[in-house]
Amino acid sequence: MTKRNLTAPRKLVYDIVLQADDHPTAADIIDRLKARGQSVAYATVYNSLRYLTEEGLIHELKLEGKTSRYDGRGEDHAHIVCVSCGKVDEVMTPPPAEWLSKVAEESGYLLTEEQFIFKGECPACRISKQKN
Amino acid sequence: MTKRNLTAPRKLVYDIVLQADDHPTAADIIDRLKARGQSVAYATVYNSLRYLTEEGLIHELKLEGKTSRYDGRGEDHAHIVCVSCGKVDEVMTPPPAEWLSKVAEESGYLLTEEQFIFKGECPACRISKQKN
DNA sequence: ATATAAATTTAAACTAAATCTAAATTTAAA
DNA sequence: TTTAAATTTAGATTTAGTTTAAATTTATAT
Repeated sequence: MTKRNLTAPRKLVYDIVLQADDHPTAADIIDRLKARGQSVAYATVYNSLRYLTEEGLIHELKLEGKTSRYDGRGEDHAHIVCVSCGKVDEVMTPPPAEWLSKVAEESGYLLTEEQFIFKGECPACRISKQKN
Repeated sequence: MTKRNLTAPRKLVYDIVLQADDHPTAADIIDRLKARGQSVAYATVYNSLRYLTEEGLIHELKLEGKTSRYDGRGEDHAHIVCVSCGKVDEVMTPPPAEWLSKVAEESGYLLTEEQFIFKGECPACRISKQKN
């Protein structure tokens, strides 16, 4: 039968995402693998990212631009993007459970995942804008 | 000087998005314009969608796949995507204001926009899965 | 009204991200 | 150990969206 597995190349990709303190794109991951002297084919990186996302080991983020970013942080959490400098921060305050259950009830869906993206101006950009 | 404007082609694109009861992609919009016999260049549709999004007249949704979808509904609202059939529904129960202000406080950001995407299994898919 | 300068539209070329293909390799488990 | 399925690979291909440069339209100052 054979089972889908966390194979060696997938593990290499997973490690890069886990160790990143940003939200790397596929291209970023390829660069970082190369910098470590680890050889993983282009298509395999994409395959691995899809696998890891489907397994729930990492999360795919669709923020600005057309390229997906990836997040290896364990706890589910929201993100906040600065519309001015593009910085992405984690949001650790979780959404009220009561809202989630209300949404589940309203929609009739069995909820499996949430992706919350806030946009706004980060503290640094707010300050630098005041100066101008 | 000249001002950015809701020009004729932009209005045509806007009308398509406003009248859609789904969440059309750029390609969908081009098809619907063509079906109406309205000629708008490919690049102009993209230009128009960017313009309309920046003006806040419509909203860009990044759901499954690599193509953006657009939503012309006036009130800001969350979306819920069925992971099984791909259907996209509107979520009308708004997030508690208290959560939003807590996020603003935590992050120090000046919030301008929120994009909330729920994923799960829609009622129809839940039922059809029970049968199997 | 008219001239002028800036913005917008257009068609076509181009770019970049991601997927597909088919052959080679690895892996699981019979 | 064999066999079938899964995975990897390199390269070709697809696709969404952007860029380019010329033509057109538009806003507004005269």
